[in-house]
Amino acid sequence: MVSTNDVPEQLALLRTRVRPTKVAPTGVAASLPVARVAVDVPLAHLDRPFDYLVPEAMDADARPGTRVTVRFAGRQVSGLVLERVGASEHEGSLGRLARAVSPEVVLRPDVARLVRQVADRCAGTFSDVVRLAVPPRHARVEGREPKPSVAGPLPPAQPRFAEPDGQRWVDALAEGRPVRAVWSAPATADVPRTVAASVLAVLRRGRGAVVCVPDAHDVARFDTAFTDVLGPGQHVVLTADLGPSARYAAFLALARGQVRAVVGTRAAAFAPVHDLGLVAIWDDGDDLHAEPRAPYPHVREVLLTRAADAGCAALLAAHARTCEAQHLVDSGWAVSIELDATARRTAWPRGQVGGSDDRALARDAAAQAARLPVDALQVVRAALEHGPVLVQVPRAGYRTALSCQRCHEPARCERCQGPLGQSSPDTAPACRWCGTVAEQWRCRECGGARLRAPVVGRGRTAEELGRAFPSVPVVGASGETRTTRVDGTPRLVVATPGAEPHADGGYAAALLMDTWLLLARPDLRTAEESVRRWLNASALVRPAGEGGRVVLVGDPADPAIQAVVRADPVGFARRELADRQVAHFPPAVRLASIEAPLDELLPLLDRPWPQPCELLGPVALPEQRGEDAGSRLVVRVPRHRGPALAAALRELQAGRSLRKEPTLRVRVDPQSLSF
DNA sequence: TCAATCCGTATC
DNA sequence: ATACGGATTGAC
Repeated sequence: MVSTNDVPEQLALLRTRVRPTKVAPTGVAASLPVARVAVDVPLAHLDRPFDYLVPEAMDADARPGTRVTVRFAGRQVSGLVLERVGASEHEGSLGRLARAVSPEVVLRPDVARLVRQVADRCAGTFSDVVRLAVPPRHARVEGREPKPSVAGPLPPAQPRFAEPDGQRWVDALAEGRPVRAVWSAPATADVPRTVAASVLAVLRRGRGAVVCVPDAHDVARFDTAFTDVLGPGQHVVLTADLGPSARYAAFLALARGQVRAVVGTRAAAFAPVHDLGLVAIWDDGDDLHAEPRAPYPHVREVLLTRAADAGCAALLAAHARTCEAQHLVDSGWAVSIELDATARRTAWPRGQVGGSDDRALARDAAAQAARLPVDALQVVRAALEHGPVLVQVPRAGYRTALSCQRCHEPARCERCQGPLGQSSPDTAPACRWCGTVAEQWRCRECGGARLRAPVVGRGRTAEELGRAFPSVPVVGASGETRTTRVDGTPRLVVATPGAEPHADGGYAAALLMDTWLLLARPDLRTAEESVRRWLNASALVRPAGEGGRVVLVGDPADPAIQAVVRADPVGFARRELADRQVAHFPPAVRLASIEAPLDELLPLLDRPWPQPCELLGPVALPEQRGEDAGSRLVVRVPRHRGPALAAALRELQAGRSLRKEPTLRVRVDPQSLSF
């Protein structure tokens, strides 16, 4: 009904009596006088185009894809022209466009289609999704003379993939075939340059490419590699943190067809690239790819939708492999590019599990100081002879709750019963909810007065390792204080997942601490996410042939830990996907989470959901800072019923919006689902 | 009898 | 949302 060029609608249009829409007082455009406009209103029941007459004076500017303002329900709202048609199907009289804001085409028809498809899939509205696709206008940038292009001729294609399957894939790209691949990149791969080589193959055929990476740090790496491989001026960078003017300039360069390739974060997934030939995503398991604003689309799903619609090539590259990526391989939609077990042993550092002999801990003073298993400590000690060592710890302050030294009961705030934590060694323990400092704490269970930290943040680990290795410099890196590179001299680099600096020549070893803490998170993706973080850290270490080692401190029998020791992301993804099939979780099924106060959820149990369907809950969500966080209802249907579920959810939201009830927080196949 | 107010409905 | 219309209510 809303898609811009579907055939039944065209026929319906022919059937409608084409009445020369009541001749307006002053002239309307002679040809295609009706503009179908997507108006910027957030109401779910108004999520469809509205028709307006195009005044003659706006005929040239108000083309499909341009910004306009219109009078809607009595007020001025901004909108985007979806298409121009000869006549309206609307029974009543039409209003006229109030203003053609700019002749710039900011919403190409293919992107408009994509926005609609994404909104449909996520049970959201066009106006919510189009905000992600079209950045705010910056008139100064629009008026500015475009920078003269510095782009030279494209260099010849470069072989890049080490894997034979990978080279076959990029050769097929170079022939212009819409091939799709999931690549499990080994530690030895130069990922940015390999992706750049794929983009080059596509650009050489005169087509465009969209590449999405999780964060600004990755954007910088890929940007450098793209300039190296493609030459200057062949691509733009597009991220939200460029600032309004630079972001709009990059967006316009693509929209005007001056540049055909883009690398960026979430903001780039909808980029207006002409003649799209390739979409690519790096590390699709990173939760930064999940949009935090309604309707919470995931970059991977946006790009896959785009690839299907454009009939173009697609690449999902990552060290680890998500269940969703493995599902694409199993269903035959994409080919897998991976190394066999023998090749992996040389392409990744050698992995082992530390901590198997805890009794040795008591005898080694240094190990005791660092609270580290002896075998792990020995690997670190030996590796420090040859270069820097990466120590990965769970996020600083992450779940750092204190407990009673004697009985291990979690320590609670005397005032509000919140968990006690300690952000640095010199600050007093305080409540994580209300901030009350615990001056004279006593355990409520056993009366003990001493606190222990079962979880150790980055700060404390750095301090303890410094004591264990007094002669070696210790540097820290976390999200806020980000070091991007360290040189190849021996040092300890303590970092949280995702914030690990790259080391020149690679780390001699990585020590992955407190693995049980990551694995203890009560979430759907706990194991997958743990493997992803550990493999990403391992990828920064020299391969086994150059002496690279990875030590995980944890349970050797855990499949997630084994997957990292064997550097086997594909085997792990297969196993995890099989588990999800058994447990009925995405991507084996389609699932929606609905969050609201309990009394809003209860009536939903009686709704006519698409069958077959399973309702889970509602269950109360864990309270946040002592406040009630409402409840959650989960609706689960077979995968092929996904569209019906999304349609039912949109209808639900439309009805609520019509009755002026608040919209529910609905997420389709949410990135994270705690239980 | 008229205005103030409430509710329902459409928004092109 | 916001604007409008029709029904409803209450005061003169």
